[in-house]
Amino acid sequence: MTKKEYILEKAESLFAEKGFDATSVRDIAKAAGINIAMISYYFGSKDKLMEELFKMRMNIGLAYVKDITDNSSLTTIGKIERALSGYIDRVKSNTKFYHVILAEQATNKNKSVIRFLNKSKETYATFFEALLKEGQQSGSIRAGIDPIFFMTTITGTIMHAILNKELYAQHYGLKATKGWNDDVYFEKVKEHLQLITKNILGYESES
Amino acid sequence: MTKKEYILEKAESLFAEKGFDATSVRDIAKAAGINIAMISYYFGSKDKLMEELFKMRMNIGLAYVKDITDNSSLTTIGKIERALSGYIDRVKSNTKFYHVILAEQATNKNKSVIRFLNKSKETYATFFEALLKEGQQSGSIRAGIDPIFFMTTITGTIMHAILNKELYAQHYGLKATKGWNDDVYFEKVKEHLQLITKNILGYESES
Amino acid sequence: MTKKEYILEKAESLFAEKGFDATSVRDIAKAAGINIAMISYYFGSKDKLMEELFKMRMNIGLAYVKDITDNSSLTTIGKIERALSGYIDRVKSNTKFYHVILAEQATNKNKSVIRFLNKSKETYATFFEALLKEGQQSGSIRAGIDPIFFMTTITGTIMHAILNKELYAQHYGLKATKGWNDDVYFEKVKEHLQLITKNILGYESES
Amino acid sequence: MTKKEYILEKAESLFAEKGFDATSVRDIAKAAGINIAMISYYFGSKDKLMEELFKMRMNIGLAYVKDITDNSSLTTIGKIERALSGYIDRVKSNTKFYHVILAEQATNKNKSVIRFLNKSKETYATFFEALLKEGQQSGSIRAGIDPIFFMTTITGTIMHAILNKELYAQHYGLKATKGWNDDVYFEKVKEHLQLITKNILGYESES
DNA sequence: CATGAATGAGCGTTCATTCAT
DNA sequence: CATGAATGAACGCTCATTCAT
Repeated sequence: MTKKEYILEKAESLFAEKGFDATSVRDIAKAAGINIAMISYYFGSKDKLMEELFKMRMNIGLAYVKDITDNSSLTTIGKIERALSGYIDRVKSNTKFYHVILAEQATNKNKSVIRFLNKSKETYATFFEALLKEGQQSGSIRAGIDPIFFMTTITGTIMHAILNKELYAQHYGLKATKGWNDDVYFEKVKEHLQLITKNILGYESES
Repeated sequence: MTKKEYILEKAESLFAEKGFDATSVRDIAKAAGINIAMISYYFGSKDKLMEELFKMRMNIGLAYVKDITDNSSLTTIGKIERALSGYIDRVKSNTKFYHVILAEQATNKNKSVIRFLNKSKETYATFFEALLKEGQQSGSIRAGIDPIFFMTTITGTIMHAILNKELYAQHYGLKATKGWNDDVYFEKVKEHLQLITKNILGYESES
Repeated sequence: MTKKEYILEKAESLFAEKGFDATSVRDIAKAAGINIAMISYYFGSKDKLMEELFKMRMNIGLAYVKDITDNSSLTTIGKIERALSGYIDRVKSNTKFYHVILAEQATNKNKSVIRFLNKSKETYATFFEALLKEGQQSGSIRAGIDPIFFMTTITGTIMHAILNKELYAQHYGLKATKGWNDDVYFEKVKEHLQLITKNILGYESES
Repeated sequence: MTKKEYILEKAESLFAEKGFDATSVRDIAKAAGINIAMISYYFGSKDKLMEELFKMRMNIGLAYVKDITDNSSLTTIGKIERALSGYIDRVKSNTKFYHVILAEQATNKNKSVIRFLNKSKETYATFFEALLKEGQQSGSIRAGIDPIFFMTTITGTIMHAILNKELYAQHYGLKATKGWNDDVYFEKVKEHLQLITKNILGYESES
């Protein structure tokens, strides 16, 4: 891992914990064990650091859906299931970053990041639109589902699953339970997501 | 409308646009056409202003679900449909505030607000849990759906519908279309939500 | 007691506790149970309030020394002893105010108060100068003591006795002792002052 | 002199002139010719700046009395005279700081400073107590003088000599006199102090 | 007389960024 | 590459005072 990546990871943690505005470059510098001036040196500005963080993390997701699109051996449903499963896996291993994404969208401040995010969203929208059209034409999934809204439900569920993690554990009294951790939680989220996807799109799982 | 409410509305707009941290009390004072000192005078502090905003807006939603719970003339499905419909209506007429809620959860900073929000969430969780159990026992809805995850999907869909409003219009080329506005959009969101709810819970609508 | 005097007393307490600058007119208004605007109404300004407080309290001391000067039945030493005894008694019953005097001299801010204080000091200086000259000429007290420095020692001792009250109790372990209070302390201060006065001026007490 | 010391000296002057509260960090920054942010940079806060000023100046005095205590070649009276002479010399060359000390005690606000001051006072109290006991046992000084009150008189005289400097010059018409300055004044204060000490403690000077 | 609302200036502090070394 | 010093702007907040009622 390069020094830049190391700084980005430390910044990511702080952004997830306290939000972008509430995280000072001093905080980041201290967390990364470097001098404040180096942030400007490496990234130019705090905003640009955020942009680099986004580009680093989001490209993984974009590459993932491209792989699925290019994979001709999968059925439509197989593609959908793989996309969702991969999405959750990325959220599970990068929860902090997805927290930051959510905050960035909600606070709507760094224009460059917002632009990048919207472009990514459009890629996902096109991806889901193609898949749903494909499935609906072949009759493997139910008609009448808007792909953008479908995506909204999927993304919204996953993002809010991050926000409701504490609520879930609290409500079911799992906090002190042995073996309870984020991985277990996100496995449950994945099951829920697969269940509602089947119900919404009206198919039976292949796996 | 009292002056306090007026200030709260102006603050709400700014929080929705730029986020809490990025909105200065000077911004709020300027937007409301008052002296900065009046913010402290009326609310005590910027944080307390946010708390008042939350209490003002959220109590409406909490009262709404209480009314549904107390209404014995409704079936389980009727209750669920009314809850969702009311939820969307509130989001439609207070989009800015729900934007702020999302940002607050994501940035996780004002502890008093977070505490209030968690308490509200728990109320909603209990509400949905009771409804789903009732429906599952009477056989009117499908078994196997976790109430918290169901709520997560509903809330996540609505919240992300706010974030994806531009994407939707952009993707379908509706931005310049005559008659396209937020009300139309949220009507479509409502339809989507009713559709997926039926599919997820496995019932046919009564209406 | 008039309302103005009541306000002055409350202000005096606060000034003694926290200092003039650190006491806000809001504090004073709250302590006196009146509206903030009334401070301006009654006194014109915070500074003028302070001036009125000074005039009210200091005139008592100035009248006291005038009485002594005018009293032809007292010997020089009798006059000195009466002046010191009266001084301590006033400090004992108005400790808070003398604390304020000290702070005002030390911080040196309110020019009007400083001017008034200097005028008062000059009165005391003239008083002591006359007494010492009288005593030195009649041979009842030792020569070679500068009256201003004598006054400095007397005033300095009393003022610092206020500041060292806690130290005294702490050092001798009197804090928890039953019967220990400010009156007892100032009686001891008075004894000390009478003792050093005799030693400094070289006379034997008449009483 | 380091930059920190330079800032401390400028701050000291302002504190002496106007008091701590009435001196803004902007005042200090302007006086020292630096940006206001540098105050926080160097000291952390305005309060901490004051604490550093106290530690810098007071340690000199504490070291001085320790030297005297450790010096076995001096008689009791020699120690007392040296202590007083050193005290005045320090006040003479650091009048501003002693002005600040007085104001701090009188306004009683910066708790950290007050704590430090009380600790110092206790050290001086113990020092004088030991000296007086030593002298009273050997018979070189008169019995019946309370060490804390003795210290109160010494300190009070010196401190009030600072406050009465103008009065003295004014009263004796020395202001315009050639050769009149603070050094001359404090020499007179020293003589007065030596005189009253001899009278109070009942000894004849050795020098 | 008395109130609550309002004002404008100033407070101590922290920010992202830049400069000189 | 890296540092610590420095900058100017902005932050949330509180101040003494005044105004309209």
